[in-house]
Amino acid sequence: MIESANFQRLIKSLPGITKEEESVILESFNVRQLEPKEYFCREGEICKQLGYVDKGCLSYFQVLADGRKSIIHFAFEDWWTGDLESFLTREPGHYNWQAIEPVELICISRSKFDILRNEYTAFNGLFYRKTQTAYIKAMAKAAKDKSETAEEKYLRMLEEQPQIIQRVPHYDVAAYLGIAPESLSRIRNKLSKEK
Amino acid sequence: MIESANFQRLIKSLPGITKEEESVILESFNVRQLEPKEYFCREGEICKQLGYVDKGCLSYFQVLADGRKSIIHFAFEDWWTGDLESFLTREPGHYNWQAIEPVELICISRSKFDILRNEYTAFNGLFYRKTQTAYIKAMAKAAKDKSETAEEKYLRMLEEQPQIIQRVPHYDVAAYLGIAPESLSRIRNKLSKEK
DNA sequence: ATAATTTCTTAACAAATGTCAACGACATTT
DNA sequence: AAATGTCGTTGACATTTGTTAAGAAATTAT
Repeated sequence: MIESANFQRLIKSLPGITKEEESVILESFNVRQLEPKEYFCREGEICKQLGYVDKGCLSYFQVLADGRKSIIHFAFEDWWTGDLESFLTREPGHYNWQAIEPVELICISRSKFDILRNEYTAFNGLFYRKTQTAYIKAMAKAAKDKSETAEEKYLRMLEEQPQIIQRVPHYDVAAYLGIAPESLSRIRNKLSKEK
Repeated sequence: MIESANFQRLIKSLPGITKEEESVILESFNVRQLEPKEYFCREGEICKQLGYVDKGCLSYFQVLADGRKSIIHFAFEDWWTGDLESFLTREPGHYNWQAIEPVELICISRSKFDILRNEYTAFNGLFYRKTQTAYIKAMAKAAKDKSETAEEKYLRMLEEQPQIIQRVPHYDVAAYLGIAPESLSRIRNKLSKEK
């Protein structure tokens, strides 16, 4: 049985959910631990699970033609992980999820996921709302990313997700901002002198 | 009654749909025409309709703090338009949809949209699949945008959406690529000499 | 057709960012 | 403790992109 207080609270909060449904849902998930650098899923493989982050953080990235990483985002506590496209299509995916810190994930397989989605409206709704919100946020982020300098992107990151710079190595932060690690150093250096 | 062949085909293609459902759905939509530069929806206002593009093209953009446009994408035939967040929350939105060419939209109001979603599983499914696909594509685009030079972004745009450079003014193309119009000119000039 | 306006291009220069190389701080291994 | 490797920083330099200004080209209005 899942012990995570955050996850239990999330399931309890689903609109119109009964005690029984709640426990069926909780029993459909299993816990998985990852060491730093370990992968939750890899490009080229079929993503067989979705995972709720109970502890730790991970990076979500693609390896581009020239070999460099492009980090799409980081997941901390209370985020969901997994390659949605691959998970839904059951075809090999194009993305990687890799642990940065030691991670505890609360996972569900595709078959159990389908059962919950078909039988529990509330669970289905949770999933769709997540996708919808994620899409809306992704649009907003894309609009800003497009017309900001590296420094502006860095400052916005500090404001919106202060935990990133605390918990993620700087070369990954640079790959997330889409700049060279040296540029990140320069920006940080400049900002520290301005203060 | 909606005359658009494309739209009718889209509705007909919904899985498990009956003749009656089909006509109820078609009757829930109405046609709206826009002149170039006319807005379908504006930031600060509540987006009251979603629209299917039957003819023409529009830009989807945000006006940033410094007054410049950041174009998120363009919609051509067979795309959907509207500020999803505002439409769903019924709160003032942050985005604009503006016609570039003369446009014919096939529109639905929120109240009729809700009815269709509640009563027709197939319609509901259409909407969710669209959101899901859009989200997955947005992630893929964000990953590439992040680590490409202006020239690479331009070349990818030519490959993936050749109609953009044909139908959209160059200053809007530049706002879409996140570069200055002068940089776009330079890139085009350079590429034309290389060939 | 002419004038007015908008859009696109070009050039010169400034600013931002990437690249390459070197170095020091820190942690891990031996 | 020494050796090794990783990570973050710094500096010099090259490249890319933004900015400003001007003018050409295309479009629209008169």
